[in-house]
Amino acid sequence: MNHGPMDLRRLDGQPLNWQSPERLRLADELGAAIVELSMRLRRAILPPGISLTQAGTLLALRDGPQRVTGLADAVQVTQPTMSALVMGMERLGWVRRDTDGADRRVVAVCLTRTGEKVIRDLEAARTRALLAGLDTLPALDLAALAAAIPALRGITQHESKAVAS
Amino acid sequence: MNHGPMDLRRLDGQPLNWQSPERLRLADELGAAIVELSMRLRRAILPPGISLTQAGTLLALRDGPQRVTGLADAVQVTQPTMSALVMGMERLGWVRRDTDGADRRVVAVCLTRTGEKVIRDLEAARTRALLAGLDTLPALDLAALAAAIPALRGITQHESKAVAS
DNA sequence: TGACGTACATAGGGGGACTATATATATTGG
DNA sequence: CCAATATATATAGTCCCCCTATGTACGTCA
Repeated sequence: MNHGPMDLRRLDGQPLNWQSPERLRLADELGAAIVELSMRLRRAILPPGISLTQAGTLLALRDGPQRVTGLADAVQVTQPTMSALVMGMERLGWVRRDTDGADRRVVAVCLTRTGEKVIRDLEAARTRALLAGLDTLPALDLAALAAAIPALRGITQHESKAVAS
Repeated sequence: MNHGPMDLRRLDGQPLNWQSPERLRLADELGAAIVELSMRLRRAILPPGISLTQAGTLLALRDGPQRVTGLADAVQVTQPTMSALVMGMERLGWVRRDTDGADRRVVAVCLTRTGEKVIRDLEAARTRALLAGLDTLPALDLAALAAAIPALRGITQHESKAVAS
């Protein structure tokens, strides 16, 4: 339960020795696998005409309206990039730009029905592409993947906290 | 998001149906996790000044020289894109363009020492970024990730076969 | 009220990726 | 053997994404 950065000290009480050598090797192999997956699945996952950043922005809007700067942080692009992106997606009819009543500088970006449908298509394509990839895997591998999902989510949660702080 | 029903205990020699419901759910959640990972780690993993396509091309060259068309297929870009990419990387000193003796149309793209160093830096940055992400995970999650690595590789292997055939 | 800070937009430029097409080199049928 | 075709790569032209630097409108505070 230590939160120190890059702390490689001993994990007391654990039956496995997950310190530097194994940890390093895990990071190495996992990194290779994730990069390979990203590169190979990028085109299969994204429907034509939707960029990765557009997809990320739409997904960031699922939980409710966001201002432009917040979206830029969430998707990890600069604010001008997000401004242009939002304007483009407004032109496509995927989002609406409402003005906040209290502060007239901010624009509240929110999904339209069309945008929600784009998200559904996006997720459907993603699932379809991955189902094809899972097709040849034995049940043991599928179980291993299922068991690893919380850990995979945990990696990104740490990342978002690190970026936010 | 608990995935209790997908755990390992049901799989000893059982014809557990990894058919529609569980399979679909696995693809869905795994897809979400992978997309999230891709988006969040893209900037952390790639050293500044190296694009994802450049990285993929370098990695594809690790196993030996390749012709331009082969690289384009491996990295999943068009041939003109790969031509420009290779010329750019030649200008950077990362690759060399040798002419095949037998067929003077083809160029054999191969890594230079500099290119090999770029790959090492790339992998080091990747591992470093991931190590930071693994930092807060409990040993159980680390074990789950380690166990899932062959399966993760299996997904992409299927993809590459599907593309090739 | 005027100076400063914040939220977003605009301007300009570089790079990546595509389609269509050109060029140079094999390969093949008559 | 030569013209037609096929193959490997390069060039041209365009669009989108993303960046930095800067501008504009609005809020905040002394």
